[in-house]
Amino acid sequence: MAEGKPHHHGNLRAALVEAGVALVHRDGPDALSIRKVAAAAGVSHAAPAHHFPSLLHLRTAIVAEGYRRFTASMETAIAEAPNTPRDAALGACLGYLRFARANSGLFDMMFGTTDCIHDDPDLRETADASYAVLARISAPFAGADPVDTELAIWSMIHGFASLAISGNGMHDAPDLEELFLRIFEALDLSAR
Amino acid sequence: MAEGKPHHHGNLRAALVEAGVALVHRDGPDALSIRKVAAAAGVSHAAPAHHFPSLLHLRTAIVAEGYRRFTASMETAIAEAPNTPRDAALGACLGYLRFARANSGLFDMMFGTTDCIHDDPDLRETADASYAVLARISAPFAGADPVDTELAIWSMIHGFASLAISGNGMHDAPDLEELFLRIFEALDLSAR
DNA sequence: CAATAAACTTGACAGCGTCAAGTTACTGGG
DNA sequence: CCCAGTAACTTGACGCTGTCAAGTTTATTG
Repeated sequence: MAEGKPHHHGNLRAALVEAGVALVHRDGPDALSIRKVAAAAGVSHAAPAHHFPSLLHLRTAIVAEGYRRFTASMETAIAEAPNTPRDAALGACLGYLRFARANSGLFDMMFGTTDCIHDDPDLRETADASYAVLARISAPFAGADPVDTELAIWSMIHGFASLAISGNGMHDAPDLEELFLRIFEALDLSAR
Repeated sequence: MAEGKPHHHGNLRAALVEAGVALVHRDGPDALSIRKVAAAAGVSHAAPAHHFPSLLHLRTAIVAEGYRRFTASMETAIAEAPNTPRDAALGACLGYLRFARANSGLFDMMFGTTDCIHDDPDLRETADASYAVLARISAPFAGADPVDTELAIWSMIHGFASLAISGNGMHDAPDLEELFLRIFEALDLSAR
């Protein structure tokens, strides 16, 4: 089978995505370039073209990898929280917030409008997996339409996280997680 | 006085910002380039350098203009709403959402992490003016710390608007404003 | 073992931001 | 009224970028 390494490099595709994630993390989304990730992986500037037809495809793969780590961040925080519906929801939100703060460049790309190909199957799968976590922790509070509750929680934590990393003044708050706990109180959630 | 037109063009700076806003609106933030806005304004590719030392400065000016229109969008929606605290808050949110949907590229730049110089005086002024609208409509619901309420409302509408334009599946909802009305219900707001 | 396909390299092209130097047009002091 | 002086703008160049075309190396497969 094709489980072994490809011809020259040894799974170049994964190396390029890895280098891309590191580059975005270090220097931001705008610093990402095909030629830089190619150099980081030790291949020629045109080698990535065989795995990613365009820069947009590379960005899409990087965003998909971002969603995998994003889901993992939420799952970790949920696992660390007490096993009640409210603590699970709060845990997911804290995992959400921690990921955004620790990976602001990636987070920007994930939720930007033009940084990836939204139809990409791999992206859809990873993004859907993240949404599934949100849907799961929202379920205990669902009303007539579960989507309403999911969107309320998602909007709240996403807005908070986005604002927290966007340099709109709230960046210098002493304890962002503590602040979010108070904000979260404003959500009228009740297990049904 | 210097109220008349400058030497060659006639207020090139404003023309560049205008062309930049149009370009971002048409082709997205990544399509913005100094050379394109220069061409749109009918000047040479290096002319903008006298008004904007770098692309980041141009983007910052475009984002500042975005905040002006953003504030106007909220004020318009507030003015159209009934004169109650709740309707004013809801109106501001609808103005927020309408701006995001009608100017998704600009909105992306405004709340991205790396698209502008956050220290810029003009940007600070316009961004603060937007925040002042949020603070004003939040005031009637303020608890011990007004910031908590401001952030709760801001996070909710910002998250909802961001998600709505980010191609994460909710783009095809039949009536986004109606959906937000239901989401907004989940906020535990009571005039005090 | 030879043919084929895949992975990668080299080279080229236009477009980009930015810097340096030169040119044009307005402004203010004599 | 004219003549510096200065601000606005142009021209040209540099290195970097994404992308395409063609050639070379390597692995697989019949």
